[in-house]
Amino acid sequence: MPASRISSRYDIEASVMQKLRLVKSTSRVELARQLSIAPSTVGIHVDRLVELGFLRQGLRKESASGRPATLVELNPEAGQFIGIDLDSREVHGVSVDFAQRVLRDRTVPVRSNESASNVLKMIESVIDDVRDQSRELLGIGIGVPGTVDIKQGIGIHYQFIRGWKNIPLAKRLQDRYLVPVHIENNIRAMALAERWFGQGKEIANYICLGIRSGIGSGVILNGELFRGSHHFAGEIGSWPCAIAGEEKIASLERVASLSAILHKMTEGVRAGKSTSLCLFRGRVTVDAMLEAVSQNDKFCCDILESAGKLIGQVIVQMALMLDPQKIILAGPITKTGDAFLSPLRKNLTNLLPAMHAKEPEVSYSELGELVGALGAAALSVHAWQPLKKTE
Amino acid sequence: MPASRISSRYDIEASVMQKLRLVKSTSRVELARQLSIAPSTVGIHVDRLVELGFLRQGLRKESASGRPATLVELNPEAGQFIGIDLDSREVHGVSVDFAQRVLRDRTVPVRSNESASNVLKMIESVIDDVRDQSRELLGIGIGVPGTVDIKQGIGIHYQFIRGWKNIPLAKRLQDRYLVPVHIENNIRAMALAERWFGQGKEIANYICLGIRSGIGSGVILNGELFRGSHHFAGEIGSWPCAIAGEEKIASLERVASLSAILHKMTEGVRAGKSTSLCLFRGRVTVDAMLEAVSQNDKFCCDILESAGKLIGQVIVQMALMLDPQKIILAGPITKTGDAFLSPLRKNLTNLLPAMHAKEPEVSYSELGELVGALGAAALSVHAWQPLKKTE
DNA sequence: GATTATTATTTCGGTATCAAAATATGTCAA
DNA sequence: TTGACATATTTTGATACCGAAATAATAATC
Repeated sequence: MPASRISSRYDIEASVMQKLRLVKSTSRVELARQLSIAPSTVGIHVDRLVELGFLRQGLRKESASGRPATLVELNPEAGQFIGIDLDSREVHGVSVDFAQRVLRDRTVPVRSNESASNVLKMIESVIDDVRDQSRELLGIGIGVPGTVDIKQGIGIHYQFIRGWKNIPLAKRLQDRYLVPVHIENNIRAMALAERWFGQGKEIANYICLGIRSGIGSGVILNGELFRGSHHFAGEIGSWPCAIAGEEKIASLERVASLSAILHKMTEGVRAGKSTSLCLFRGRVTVDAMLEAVSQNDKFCCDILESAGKLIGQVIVQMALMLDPQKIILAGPITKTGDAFLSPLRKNLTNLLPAMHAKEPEVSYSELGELVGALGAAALSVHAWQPLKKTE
Repeated sequence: MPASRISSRYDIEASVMQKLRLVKSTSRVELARQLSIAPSTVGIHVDRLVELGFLRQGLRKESASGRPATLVELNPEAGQFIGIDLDSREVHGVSVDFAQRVLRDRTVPVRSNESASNVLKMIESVIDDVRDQSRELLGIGIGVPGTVDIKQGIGIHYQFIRGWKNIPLAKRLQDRYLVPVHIENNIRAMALAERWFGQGKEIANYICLGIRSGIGSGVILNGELFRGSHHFAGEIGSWPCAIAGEEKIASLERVASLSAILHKMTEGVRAGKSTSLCLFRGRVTVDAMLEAVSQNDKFCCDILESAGKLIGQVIVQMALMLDPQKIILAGPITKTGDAFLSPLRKNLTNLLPAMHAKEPEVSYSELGELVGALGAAALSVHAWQPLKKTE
């Protein structure tokens, strides 16, 4: 009786590629074990993929005994992918080779109140910049803020870019570069980046929580990005928060997003609170905040503490709902270190009953500013198939 | 080139059975379409299952044109399954035939402060009662309150039954009845019941919210029960709720569970509030509450309204997180009708921003008191395989 | 009543995968 | 040096599933 089969030939080859992206290099037998496929079958496909140039055979692995394994790995030269991360303030771009190592990256600031059509041109210019002409371009992925229609490849709406409404992003870039273009909400792209390169590598269930101008999250369940029934899963910006002692129910974004925090600090400075914070063009900037935090400024740390506590509470709620192993925080606020993280963790431990939940690990993303762009690139890598037969 | 294969032979037969449980009866061709399998393949397996006695061929379907389909359906006589729903107050049991129609059911009250070992004996007695001696017993499913270890088949802990700690439920029943025994948390069992018999039949993502002594939920994502990393997903009883205007953060269960509501009513009556509610043995009972609601008692309705509003807010949070199509409410509180449901829905609409979410439908479960037991039975049906080859 | 159209089911040859056996390639110990 | 062992890979034969063609069973049409 045969064991369970994964799927058709092309799915097997896709899963071989996928596994190799995670583990760098292995033997055929090990692949067979990991994918629950017969070694003979793996052999057939690996041979074919080597012949097509997508894989290459490495050195033999030294082993204690027995015939040494022939290691196979991705062939970096097989092509490149490009990922773009779009934001109201910056466009990040990266190109990665076929083994998903970064080739080039570029970041371009977006002027405030820039129009959608100019932003589009900037995206194209960033793509042209990071593209490596010596390698074949295989795909482009774009992480877009706000709501998106991933099937149609349309940016539906984003309030912080003027005129960003129903932008047929995928079609436009597809026509220009003649390769598959995939788009996704940018927080979800970050969650995917963690899956491929970061802390989500070995974890089946986690939530990537992005705190920037707004607040959003990417939810990975059973190792897959979960999008929900209408692609709204994880859009927690308007999460209702009853603040203890206050009458009205506020939305999470209005209380704990980066902009809300900076706004509160700005108001405090203007009201003459005792603080080392200073204004730049009438506002507290991220850098000013970080500077004040590094000096242990009490006013500043208090605000971060209350935001951290609130996020901690929200994480408790998420944890009760989904029982994830980990929560990964992303965004500039991660640079504030413990000023934000320790009150968050403290409140998490406080509110989560040990009897009905296991406390998820909470950590900052370590992928840096390129998270989103890397995730977008991963998106197109993920979608790429070894061979689409033209029939 | 072959299209995608689902899996091994036994998986195909299992999925044929599964489909037939949902659609009652269809043709081979229709099965092939629904399961994305070649008609020839379906034929082979259906023939085999008919031969084994698990399926039977029904009448021919009248059709507008073409050869009429030969309908196949489950053979109800092929065996029976038993489901038990356990609670601090009652033990429900049902037996269902192979087509999952109820054969018999029985409900036995549990005395308060009953010991775990007596409850176990009651379970066995209920099983003996509902069992149909003329059919082969194929499996038993148990819905257990509190935390469970579904792999080991152990009831880990439940506070409302004395001594309910690390009960090796599955092993004990397996030894006695010599059939596979599966256990699951009882709210999850309800969610499965909705999937099989109720409003979750055609819906991929929904949450079944059980409001009884405590509050828990069963989460169905992509058509499958989601359990989380440590089997705690959906255990939302201790969901932190900041009540607007109050200083302390309370747990959901302490504010909006059935026991919390009855407790609040009892206190009101004792404090001499103007109400038609009456005490029974010093407490407001469920029946007393229902009676008062039917008379539109203001004090009573106000309490239900505030509980409903709070649950509404929690549903908003769930909806933002998971984007489900539906929320199904279960438990005695569903008998209060609009007194609970309309404030809930109103708050839901109020708090959920149209831009970032689609409002899930909210409804009461229609499966009655047997939900849990039916779900437990469904659990064992689900786990049952057409043929476990003895090799 | 015969023919055509239409849909369901079965037959049949091809192929992807499996399991098991055979082969390859190393280490280790005598 | 040689044989014993261990593990990786390939070969080989069996089989589950597919797709296409053949066959079956009905209604509609002439």
